[in-house]
Amino acid sequence: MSFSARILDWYHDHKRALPWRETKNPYIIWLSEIILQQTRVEQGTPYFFKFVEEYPNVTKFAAAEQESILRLWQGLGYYSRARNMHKAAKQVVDLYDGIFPTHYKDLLSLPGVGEYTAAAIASFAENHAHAVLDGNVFRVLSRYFGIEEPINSTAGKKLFSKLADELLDRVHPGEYNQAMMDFGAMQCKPKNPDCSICPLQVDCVAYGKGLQAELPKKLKGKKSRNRYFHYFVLERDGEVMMSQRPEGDVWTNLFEFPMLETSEMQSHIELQASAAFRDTFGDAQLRPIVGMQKHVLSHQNIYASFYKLENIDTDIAKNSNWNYYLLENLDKLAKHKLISSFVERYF
DNA sequence: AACTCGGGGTC
DNA sequence: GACCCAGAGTT
Repeated sequence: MSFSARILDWYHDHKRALPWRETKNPYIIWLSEIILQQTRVEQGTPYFFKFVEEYPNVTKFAAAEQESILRLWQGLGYYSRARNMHKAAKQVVDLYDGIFPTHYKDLLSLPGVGEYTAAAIASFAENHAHAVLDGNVFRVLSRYFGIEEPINSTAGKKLFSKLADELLDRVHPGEYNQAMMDFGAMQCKPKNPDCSICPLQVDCVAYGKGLQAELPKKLKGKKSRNRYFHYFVLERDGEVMMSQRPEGDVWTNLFEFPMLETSEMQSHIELQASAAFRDTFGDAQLRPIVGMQKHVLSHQNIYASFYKLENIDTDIAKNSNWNYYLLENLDKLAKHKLISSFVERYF
């Protein structure tokens, strides 16, 4: 039996019932694919339902305020996905008359749609013959063929891409693509794959050599850097000061409290005496309310402290992009995890 | 080719 | 603590 026949056979018995598999609507498939980028199915599923309900078609998505989209995206991470989705939706309305494209090249031209997502939408919606290449497929191919070339090297990407295309079932591309991903997610798992009951066992190079734990190979990235964020809670009769993150850094456009960043750890005494603090807040009094907590991101460790600020100059907001918001309206603002969990606990 | 962009789960 | 997740965009 051929490779693809075995994969499809396995899929027939083990297929996951996922909500976005019940449609051929490319817009709905697009929603699910963007949400699931670098995101587990269990984490993304509730967001998928929220987005389908709030934006049932691409026209409504395009007409939405970006603030609303970001707010609905809150907590999912990689927020550029949400901003790119808004751009892509507008592009579909403007360039494709609101008809969501299904051809690979058209899909690739949409912001936030790369090779994986374009292949997924094209094959799932209309059975176009493009092989998907995600973390699952990399792992399955690397182990089955015993490929030691790192999956994130340039040579590796080329090699695996060619291989994936050669193996693609040209008669059932959509189903085959789904099957490969389910197989990687459920059977050929990163840790402790179930090789004893694997239909590919006899021909799997990694199994034969006992290399399952070594493959796939991956080039290691840079280590995380440490950053120290100091958040200031400025409250006045039912309102609190909020600020928006700048572009070019983590959490672009999301709301948070006014803050100062230091490159080293600092006590609240040192902070209060620092030039940076006095430049902005003058003689205001700093009172710690939540001690330093570590927030881990992909490429940085953020150590965040929260302080209450008292006796501040009433004109402090004049020269900045800060604004007071009613506490009851905080829920409407898109906030990153550090701030949303603080707001839940504190207010 | 290297870096950056989140948050959460698993081992 | 290290690695991974239905990756993509920028430099």
